[in-house]
Amino acid sequence: MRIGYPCINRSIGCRSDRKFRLASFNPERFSTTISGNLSCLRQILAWNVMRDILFFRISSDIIPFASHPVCSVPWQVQFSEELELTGHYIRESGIRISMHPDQFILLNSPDEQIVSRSIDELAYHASLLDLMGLDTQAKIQLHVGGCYGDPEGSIARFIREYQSLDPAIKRRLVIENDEVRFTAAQCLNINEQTGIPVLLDVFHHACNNNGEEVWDVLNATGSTWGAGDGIPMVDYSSQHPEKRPGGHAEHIDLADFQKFLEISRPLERDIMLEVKDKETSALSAVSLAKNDPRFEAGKL
DNA sequence: AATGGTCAAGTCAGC
DNA sequence: GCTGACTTGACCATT
Repeated sequence: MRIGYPCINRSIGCRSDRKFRLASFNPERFSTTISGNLSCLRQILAWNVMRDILFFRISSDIIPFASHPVCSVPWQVQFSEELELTGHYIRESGIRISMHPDQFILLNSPDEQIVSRSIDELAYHASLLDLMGLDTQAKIQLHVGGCYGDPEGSIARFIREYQSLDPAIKRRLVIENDEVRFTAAQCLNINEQTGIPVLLDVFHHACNNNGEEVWDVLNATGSTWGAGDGIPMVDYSSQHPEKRPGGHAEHIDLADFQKFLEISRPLERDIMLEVKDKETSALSAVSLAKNDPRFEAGKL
């Protein structure tokens, strides 16, 4: 069991998701930004390892505009050595990596242009992880997509598109339940037809479910992860008191997290904390989880 | 240096 | 029809 947080560390003072306006794109700006992002990523990972945070989500913006037609720079070549070195550090330190393409990436859109651009973006994510030399335990998590007024038809479109994806994408892709459209049960249904692993978002499941017990759905989704997929990942967060239902809290609710650790026994999960204060909550969660025999601490 | 409008991409709910 | 939320404020022209 590892604990992690997504994309941003607010304590260090650098960012690995710096970007710029499309209108400002030029090769120099592009390369300088990537250099800065990669350098910050290494700082964040080292900061995390020292604190037994061994799970991290890399921002999709680490290579800005990577899948955009404007991007003519061969960043895969230019940064291959640097990416390989970062990947080496990740492997040596026992860090688990995930990525989460944003809401524009839709494999099940009825608009084939949107699907085509989405596949390009997924290919970028997969190639980044490949260039770091990470095995198939490094995952790209995606929601099923839109409903378009016809959830069943939209699931069928997802399955069709998934089946024709490049194996380089397929071997890393996992689907995640969301808080309004597709439930964990529907994701499990897609798994039965495709074999794609299901990443459970525990909080979104609490918002959108068919009354299943948490342990049961944790167990069922976990069973969709094969040997090469690694320990099943879950997203964990809690309700923001003022925001709409489904809105992520500012800080981790430690009492609720403790309860989750108890409920989930004896299952092994890598836990991504989706809370606004990022590494601060991760540190609290780690200190709590250290009492749990499942917790995996750093080797350093 | 500070301000405020605007930013690659899509969907959907709520006004 | 427009705005805001989504995992998240930062960039940049103008003053």
